Amino acid sequence: MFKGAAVPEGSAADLSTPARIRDAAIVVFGERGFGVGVRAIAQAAGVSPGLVNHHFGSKDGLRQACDEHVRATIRTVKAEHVRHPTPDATLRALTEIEEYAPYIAYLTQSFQAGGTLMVSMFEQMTADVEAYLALGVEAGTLRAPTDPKAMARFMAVHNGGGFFLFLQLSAARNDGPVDYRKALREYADQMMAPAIEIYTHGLFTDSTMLDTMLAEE
Amino acid sequence: MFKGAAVPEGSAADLSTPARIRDAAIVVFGERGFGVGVRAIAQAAGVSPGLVNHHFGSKDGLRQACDEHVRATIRTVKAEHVRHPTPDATLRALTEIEEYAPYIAYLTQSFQAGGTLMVSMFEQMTADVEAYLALGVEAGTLRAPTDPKAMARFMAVHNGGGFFLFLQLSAARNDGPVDYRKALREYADQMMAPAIEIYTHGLFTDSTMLDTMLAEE
DNA sequence: GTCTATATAATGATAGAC
DNA sequence: GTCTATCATTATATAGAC
Repeated sequence: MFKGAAVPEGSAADLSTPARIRDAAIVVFGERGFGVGVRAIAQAAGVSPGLVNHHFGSKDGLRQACDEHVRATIRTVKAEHVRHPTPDATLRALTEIEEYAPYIAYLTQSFQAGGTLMVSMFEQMTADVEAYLALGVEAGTLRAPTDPKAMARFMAVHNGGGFFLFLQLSAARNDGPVDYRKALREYADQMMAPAIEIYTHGLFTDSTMLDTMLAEE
Repeated sequence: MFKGAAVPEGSAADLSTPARIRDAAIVVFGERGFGVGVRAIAQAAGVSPGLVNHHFGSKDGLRQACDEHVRATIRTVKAEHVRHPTPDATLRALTEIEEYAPYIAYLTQSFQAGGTLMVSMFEQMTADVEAYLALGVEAGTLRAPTDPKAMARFMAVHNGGGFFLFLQLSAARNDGPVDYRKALREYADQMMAPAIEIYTHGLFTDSTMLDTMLAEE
């Protein structure tokens, strides 16, 4: 029924050849970046290099198919695993579920390379944060931001950018493929405490900065 | 003869050929990423492709020379233009001074590609934030963080990652080279207000999250 | 559908003339 | 120092056999 959202792991035999190639491409692109050759992808998929272009037309067509599939997978993960909106709920769900590790790797590469997937992911994150803020304000746990949309953009940019920078730093320090679940755990260990501190009390001792800013409007 | 990419002012006449090649490489790498060929750099420098490798040994040697020069430039900018430590003072100085625009572009590419320059830049940013926090606490304008080093890391990761993600989003939306001073202005326009709000009041209405966290220790 | 073989282009690097 | 010419490699993409 929902074959389109099937997971790659363990179902190599079940999928059509184009789908197997696409899934292999997501893994290889995620591990080695988009500069990797078609040959490496063909080898990972267990097919000949010519067959890749036969099914996807070109390397760019293959990448678009990968982008689209990752997008669809994220939608599925979000729908099935994210009950309460949190700024990073979708990302955490993706990272914590082992089978989705290739998608996090692919996403990280997409953020590094730039492109439409990065932009649409960011817009989705912004929308998620906005929903999270609205619910929190309604529930009384969050202070109402002066400009909810601007606050959502700020949080999406800084949390998203911070998370991916953290992953890049992890990748740069240990050479070799990144263990994303381990990296997420480290991110939580190191960043959660300062984040809660900031989001509870702020950092300034008084409100002169804020007052000045509001007075200028 | 070759007007493909502008080289920093005055360097064409004054500098030695290796320095001119290196400066051209910083511009071209910054505009088009590290996947660009040696030929494009040679053309931008107005020399033959063979001469590039004659002076730098290899493309990787050239990139290392660029990395080192950007590192040195950042040190200079910091020493000459940054009086008061701010989390983003060095970055702002680099961005605001027109002739340093290629360095911001190169840095952005380095952050995307990952590598030693990204790591050392991040470590410098972390140290800067830590100094900023210490001075602010001493002056009474900043609340003392529970763990100053952890707070500095958090702020460096999120401000740095957020800034570079913002630049990447700008680059992804308008195709073509990014106007970094314009992007910095947009970043300030969109992000300063929410940042001040967060850093003044936080976002949570009470301190249960923080209390829970502190109680767990 | 799938493969092997190949066309075409671009790459990093080098050799040798001047 | 600097250039031209060329090497060997690799890339994407395609053609044709099965």
